[in-house]
Amino acid sequence: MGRPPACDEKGLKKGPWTPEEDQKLVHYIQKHGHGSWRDLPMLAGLNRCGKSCRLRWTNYLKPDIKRGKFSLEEEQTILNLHSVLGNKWSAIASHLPGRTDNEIKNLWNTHLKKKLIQMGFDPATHRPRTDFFAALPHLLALANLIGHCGTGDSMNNLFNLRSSPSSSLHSMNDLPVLNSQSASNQPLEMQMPSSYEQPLINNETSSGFGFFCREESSSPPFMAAPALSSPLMTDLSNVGEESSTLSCGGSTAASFWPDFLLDDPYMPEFA
DNA sequence: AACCACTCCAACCGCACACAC
DNA sequence: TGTGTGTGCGGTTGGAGTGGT
Repeated sequence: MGRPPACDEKGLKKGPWTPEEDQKLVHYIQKHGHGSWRDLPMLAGLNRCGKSCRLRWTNYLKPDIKRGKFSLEEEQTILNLHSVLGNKWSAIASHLPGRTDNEIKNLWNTHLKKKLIQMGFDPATHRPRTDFFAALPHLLALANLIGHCGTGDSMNNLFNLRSSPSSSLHSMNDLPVLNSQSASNQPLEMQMPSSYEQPLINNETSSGFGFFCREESSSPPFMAAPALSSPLMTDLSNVGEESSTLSCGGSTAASFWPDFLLDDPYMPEFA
């Protein structure tokens, strides 16, 4: 015989908490500790089930809870941890002081997941999705990026995409390479790997899926991609800062961020 | 001003696990 | 070992808020 659900008792209040209820709960816990959550509502004079009280306390009323917008660093931590831990929200929350698993879960479901999907990443695996249509946003962002390199029509540039003969990615150099327009006004040439399989260099870091923009010359490639295009990177804030100082074809790095990211309130601001 | 679509997040639900007996 | 209980966790929902038309 199974245990009846904790909150199915008749007459117990559900829904939003009133300030009076909050006050009762906080006052009781500060004085006695929560003890048995099942007994707490009666002892505290609340017409709620214990589960509801626990949730209210752990997600909202606990004094050490940090409210407000997530910082970029916190987002990066979440992305990094999620790539390793998956949907283990409580485990992720344990690395973010003052943040609750519920809050992190909400951020993920309403924001970070969509962002990864928009960029052509599978939010479950943090790897680029392999089907063409899933990668289309990524390609469009890339086309937009080309446009900022001084070529003009982004869509025309998209048709310059071609598949590399190489079968898979093996290193940073195998990532999509964008050869920016040279000083001699040669047309852009972009090489895309035939496979979007993202290599994991080790358990903690990845080459990511950043775009690299380089001159036709032998100068080394430099990062021109949005930080979040490489969710497994361990320190995305540094990438962002580095990018903000770079330029390609006369554009500042800020202009390389796809529009849907620039519109995003969570994106860092460029001076 | 009214309506609609969409986003965000607090709260709920059900399952799983640990533990006591 | 089986059962009941308490708690934690992850998925989902519903309503308030917001922006667009």
